[in-house]
Amino acid sequence: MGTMENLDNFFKSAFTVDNVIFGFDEGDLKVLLIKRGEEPYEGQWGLPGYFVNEDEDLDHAANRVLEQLTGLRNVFLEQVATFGDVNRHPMGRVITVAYFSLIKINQYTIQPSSIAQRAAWISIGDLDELAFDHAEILRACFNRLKLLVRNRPVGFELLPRKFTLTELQHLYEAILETDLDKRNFRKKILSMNLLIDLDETQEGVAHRPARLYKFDKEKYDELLAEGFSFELKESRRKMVEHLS
Amino acid sequence: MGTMENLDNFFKSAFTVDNVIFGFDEGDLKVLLIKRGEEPYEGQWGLPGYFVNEDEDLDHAANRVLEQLTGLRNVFLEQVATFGDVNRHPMGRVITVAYFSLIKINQYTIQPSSIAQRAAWISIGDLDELAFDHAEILRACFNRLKLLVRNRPVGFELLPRKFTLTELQHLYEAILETDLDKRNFRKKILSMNLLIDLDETQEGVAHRPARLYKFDKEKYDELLAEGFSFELKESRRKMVEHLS
DNA sequence: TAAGCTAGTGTAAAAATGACACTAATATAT
DNA sequence: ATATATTAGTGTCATTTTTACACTAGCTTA
Repeated sequence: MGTMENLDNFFKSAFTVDNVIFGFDEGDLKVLLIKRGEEPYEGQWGLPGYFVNEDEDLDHAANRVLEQLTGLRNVFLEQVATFGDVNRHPMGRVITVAYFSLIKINQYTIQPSSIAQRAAWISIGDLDELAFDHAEILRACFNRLKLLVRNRPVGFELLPRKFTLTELQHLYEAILETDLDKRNFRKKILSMNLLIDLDETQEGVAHRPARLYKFDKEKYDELLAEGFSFELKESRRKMVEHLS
Repeated sequence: MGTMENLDNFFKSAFTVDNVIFGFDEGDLKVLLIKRGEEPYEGQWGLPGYFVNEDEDLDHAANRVLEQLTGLRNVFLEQVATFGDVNRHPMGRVITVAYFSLIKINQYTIQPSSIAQRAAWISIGDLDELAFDHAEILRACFNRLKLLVRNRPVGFELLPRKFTLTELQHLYEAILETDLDKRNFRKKILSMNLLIDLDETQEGVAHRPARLYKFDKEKYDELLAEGFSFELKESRRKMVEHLS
């Protein structure tokens, strides 16, 4: 790897972080995208991202992108993969480290920065072409989220603090792209004892109001400490129960 | 992300790939490490890695490291994570993309390159301190391997083409760091119908010779195409069956 | 007070997992 | 040739987990 003297002799590349910011709203999994205001790919949708500074750790840069865009700090953020194909950027070699974050969409407030002005939440299902290799990056992050959601209770990061079991189920269905059986889902999720029943119900809905729950983080941390693994693996619901 | 003109204005960093090369031998999971011949960390063990060239994709660089060290091409290689803390390298900013590869250790032949001369297979269990943040990188790769081995039949990449069920079990035990029950393991692995019984047996062993199997790649590809998921999740064997 | 809508609940069959002990086949030593 | 040492190979039953499936409860609005 060379001696102390000659780091300068090696090729150096610009590098960025790109952040796939997931949110959940109206039963849909969404991503926060930016309509590009300049070349290359002007006018196309792309992932929010920035160049990384000289004195900045990668995670820090990813958090910076997130905060400038959403005003949010201390949210779930995970590195997924690095994309560095020689020709991925038309301006020259730019290597990018892809992150994804999960935010409670109701906490999102539009920021006054110029980039935030051009941001929009797009449903995962409505995605079209994206700038650069961002479609590939987004797919990688979505796949990672799918994997993660089965092994860690990260779903709660996407819901408001209080939520109903139906909302939780819809979230899992959106991420896993499948239908789940209501009774089996509830049985399973409740048997983990990670939800606290708040003894409150929804208000202002035109039907029987649902009970509200919150995630029991303390309990989860305890269980983690003693080597517990959150596992969710219900498979696709096979048939319609009742046709009337 | 800037306009066409100003890519030069952004900070640039050196990039390396580091490769955690796993092999399996004598019932032990091993990693190919290099005793460093120069500063920094001279004399310490570290991961094999190289700087990425200007006209080189990241995967290509990782494959190059592997080939120069082992003479092997077209082996299993997967990107795991990127490490870019500001101070991870004493010579300056060096961001490294970590890969791991799985090789059949019996195909490994020592190469005449200077780096290969200082290489050695070290058992996962015997690992001491490593140069840079390589211990952290190795741990990340090992964890990824653990995860992967439960969801994809990658174990076969580490075994010779023909293997016994006991060898396969020992491999899984080494990766998962647990003991498995012989009968249950065999039942499960055979029920997947991904092994071809070669109708041959071991030779030259001082005990009843075991049957040899090979992995049925064609069958696996078929199953994958129709949405099959390799799943292995036997948990730790609880008790000793018989003490005599 | 009826209609519309979502919440909430239990059971039984099937499948997967986990625990567990002895016989079979070979090489080597006596 | 016989005994010894060593690993291969095999089946069953109890328990747990998963799956399929349909109706009543409680609220709002017309």
